[in-house]
Amino acid sequence: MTDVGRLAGVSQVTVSRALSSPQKVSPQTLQRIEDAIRQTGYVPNAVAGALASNKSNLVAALMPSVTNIVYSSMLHAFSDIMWGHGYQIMFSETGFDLDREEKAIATHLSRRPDAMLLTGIHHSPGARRMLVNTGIPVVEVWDITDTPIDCCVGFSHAGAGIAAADFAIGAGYRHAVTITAGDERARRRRDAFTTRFAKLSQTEVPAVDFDTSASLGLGRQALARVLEQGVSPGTVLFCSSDQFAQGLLAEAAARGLSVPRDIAVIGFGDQEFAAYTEPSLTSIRIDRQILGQLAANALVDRFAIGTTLNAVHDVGFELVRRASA
Amino acid sequence: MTDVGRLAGVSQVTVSRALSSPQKVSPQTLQRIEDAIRQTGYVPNAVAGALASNKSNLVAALMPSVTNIVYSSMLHAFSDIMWGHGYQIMFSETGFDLDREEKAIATHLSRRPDAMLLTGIHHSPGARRMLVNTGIPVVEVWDITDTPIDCCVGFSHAGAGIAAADFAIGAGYRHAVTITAGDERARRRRDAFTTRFAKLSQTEVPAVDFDTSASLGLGRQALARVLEQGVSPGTVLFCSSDQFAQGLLAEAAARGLSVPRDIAVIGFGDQEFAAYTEPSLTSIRIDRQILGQLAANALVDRFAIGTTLNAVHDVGFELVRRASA
DNA sequence: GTGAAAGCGCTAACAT
DNA sequence: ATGTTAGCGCTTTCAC
Repeated sequence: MTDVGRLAGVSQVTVSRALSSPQKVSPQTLQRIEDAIRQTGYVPNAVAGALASNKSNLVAALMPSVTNIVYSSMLHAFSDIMWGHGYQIMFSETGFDLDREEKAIATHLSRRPDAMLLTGIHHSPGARRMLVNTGIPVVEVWDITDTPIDCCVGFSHAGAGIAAADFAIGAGYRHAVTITAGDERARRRRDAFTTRFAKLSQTEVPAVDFDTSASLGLGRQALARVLEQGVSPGTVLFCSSDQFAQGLLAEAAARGLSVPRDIAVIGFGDQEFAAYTEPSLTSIRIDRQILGQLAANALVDRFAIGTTLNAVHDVGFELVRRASA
Repeated sequence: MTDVGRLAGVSQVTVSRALSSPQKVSPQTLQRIEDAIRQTGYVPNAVAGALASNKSNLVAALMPSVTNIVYSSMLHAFSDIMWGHGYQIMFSETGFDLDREEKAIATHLSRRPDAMLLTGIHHSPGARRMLVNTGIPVVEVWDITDTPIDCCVGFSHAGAGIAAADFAIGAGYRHAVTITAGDERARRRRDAFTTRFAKLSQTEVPAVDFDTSASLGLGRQALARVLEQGVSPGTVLFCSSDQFAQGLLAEAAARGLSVPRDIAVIGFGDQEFAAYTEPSLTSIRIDRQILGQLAANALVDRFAIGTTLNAVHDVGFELVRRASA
């Protein structure tokens, strides 16, 4: 920057101003500085800038997994808007593990991000403490609570489970089994579903639980397990993910079972393929695009006016009925 | 850090040392410093550290899209390894747009990353210049070239197109149509396929091209377009993505067409669902996990020994034959 | 094993 | 509209 200034015949500060607030520099000077920048191939050092101004224009985004479309589409929408406002994204995967999340938070905080996006509302005490101490804007997504660290944008997982149970009962199913991945939020949906369905149907609701992420292959295994235990005809399977549901459908087809006659299937996430499976998949839809955008906007508002209007934003969900249940 | 030092009765430098090279500090002092850190809730400032040491422990990763599993799984593998080596990831989406990529590169370079991952081997002249000027390690992934900026890990897209054509001819197909998304690498696969297939079959290979990303819905549209133009029985459709292929399959089922008898389908990417579609999908598989890992390792080697052994790493691909072709 | 001094490349505050 | 000065919180270098 000093070099650029020398070449343009001005001081280093003027170069700094030319870059950050060009209107404060006379047009001629600005021109000479721009030329000098081009000649020298000067690349600003945002690290020094961040240190001096105590503003990094960096936002940290933590999520369980990028390979899951459910999170990556949120990240996409979020980063798109943040980028538009001049922020860059540092990201880490936390894999449904609070300890890993705490470590990631600590590391990210050392970079002095201007804000942080966290997936979920449950965090280790240490994580919460660090976040509260630094006082940066934090948005928790994909869930809601009355006591967010700062603000949150999501939906009620218990609500989704209840909605699925009510739908299933309304559709005439009197038996159910849950298929659940190793994810705390999925378990909360399962529990709400099970409680509600059991109450309304007066039957037990067996559970098939995995302690890893959902996948097509596990979905196939799940059906095998369900059939081993024996199912009444007209049982509905409530899955914690469309991945499971797709696997279930594939396995049912392979075994010559008719869906939804022999077994009915409800997915979660309403992924693009849900409309195109055979039979098409009944699922719970969350607008991830909107969710990511609202999360970004919450932070941007927070930067601008110092506080968010609505600390808790429920984006809701929608049960999309198709052919599988 | 000064505060911590005061509390521990040592100078600020000693605290710095205790953090970066504990073995250079006496055990007692270390203990007192650790206590002081805990008491004060001190969080290191990596921004200042990066400025002073000219080492950011930050790696930039640019890719067209995170919502595409093909890229996100690479990112996952890459960031996993980099994180294990103490690096954090700054990421941006570039959306198959070289101008956007150039802007993103410039912005990222201002953060002084220690290395950069780029998707693809084609970049704007400006982007290339900046990268060469800074001289940081750069790994280009998902493609190969004899003239990488620094090093690259990928496979030959032309090779994949040729392999698909050879396979189709070998399987007895004498007519083909290509379905291609708005992606330069997809077009290169298409062109190689078309040239080879046309030569071997002595027929024309019509193209259905889109200028956006592949999706299931577009795949359905693609079949409609293909059928409008009229296809000979036993035509094989070479898709630039499994998404297209899945859409094609869905549309074929909806129209009562038999796959592969009426039309055959070859996908690209071998996504998890490829084995479970009806009929199961013949596709081209790339080991994205390995690809991401090799990219990370190339950078880590570069940090350690200053140069990579193999600047160009061809991870290859595998045509996985299933029922659709 | 520990400390003092210098400086990384910027921005902020104040002066002109 | 431009320059001067100070300093952000570390690491590096050199002393002791």
